Amino acid sequence: MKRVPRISETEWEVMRAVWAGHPATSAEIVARLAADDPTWHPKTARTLLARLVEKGALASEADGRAFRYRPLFAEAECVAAASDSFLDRVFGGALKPMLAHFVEHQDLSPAEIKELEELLARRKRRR
Amino acid sequence: MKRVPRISETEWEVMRAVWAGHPATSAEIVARLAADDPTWHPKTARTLLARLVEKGALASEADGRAFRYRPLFAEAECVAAASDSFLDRVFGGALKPMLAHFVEHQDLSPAEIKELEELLARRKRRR
DNA sequence: CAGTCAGGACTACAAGTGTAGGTCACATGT
DNA sequence: ACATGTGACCTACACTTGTAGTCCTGACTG
Repeated sequence: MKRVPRISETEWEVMRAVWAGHPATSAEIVARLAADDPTWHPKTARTLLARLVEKGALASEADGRAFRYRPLFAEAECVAAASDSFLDRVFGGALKPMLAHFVEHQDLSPAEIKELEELLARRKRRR
Repeated sequence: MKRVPRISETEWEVMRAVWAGHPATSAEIVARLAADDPTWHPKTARTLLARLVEKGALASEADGRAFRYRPLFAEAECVAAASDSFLDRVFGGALKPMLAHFVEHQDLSPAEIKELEELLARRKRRR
């Protein structure tokens, strides 16, 4: 399995727009990005799409006048890679303090807490 | 409260070395970094220290021949800032999927699981 | 005192990032 | 067929990051 390329902050937004439904033309992707944040400039988005293709994160196939883009890595793979790097960088690799931080400092609804408890319980049973 | 400056990947290592005990001279910091990873070049470490001072992440006070460095932000503040940005970038701000990801994909000892369950329970009681 | 070494100040430099602008060709409306 | 607009392709450019090297000076060592 090829290594996930390094994806920068802004590129992540683009990747998420692609994962949201693919293959997608640049126009579609630009529209999704703008929907989320109107300050997105189409030129910027297209530049990033091109860079992501160069990096091997996306594939593009010509479709008449336009291109359609498709991710070359599943979101889950990229998430895992980014998570590892974050965990390492910020928490020195210590998982529990990290989870504790989020549980302590962010908002979780009671329903979400319940779900997490169930996840932990299942986790435990699985050894 | 001033905004936490943006701290890059490598700079995080330096910051953690400073948080590990301060004020600390550059020699001490260089030593801590090298202890963790012998490939650290002293020059590189000093450059990063200077950059962090420029960025306003560290303060330096002359102490005879050398400088002593001191963090201008608590580790917790920086951790919180980095965590927010990570959560946003990679999970689009969705906390629960993020926690679920880590619980699912990383190693947790039974003891750690227990601690997290307690945290969640306390969390719930606190409303 | 002369050589040596450590540390700060400045410099270097390529790759990666954020943020577009300009050009050119094809598709489309009139 | 002509004017327009849109997308691909190339170009730009300043800033950040990683990774040091050079130079100078004061301190320490014989």
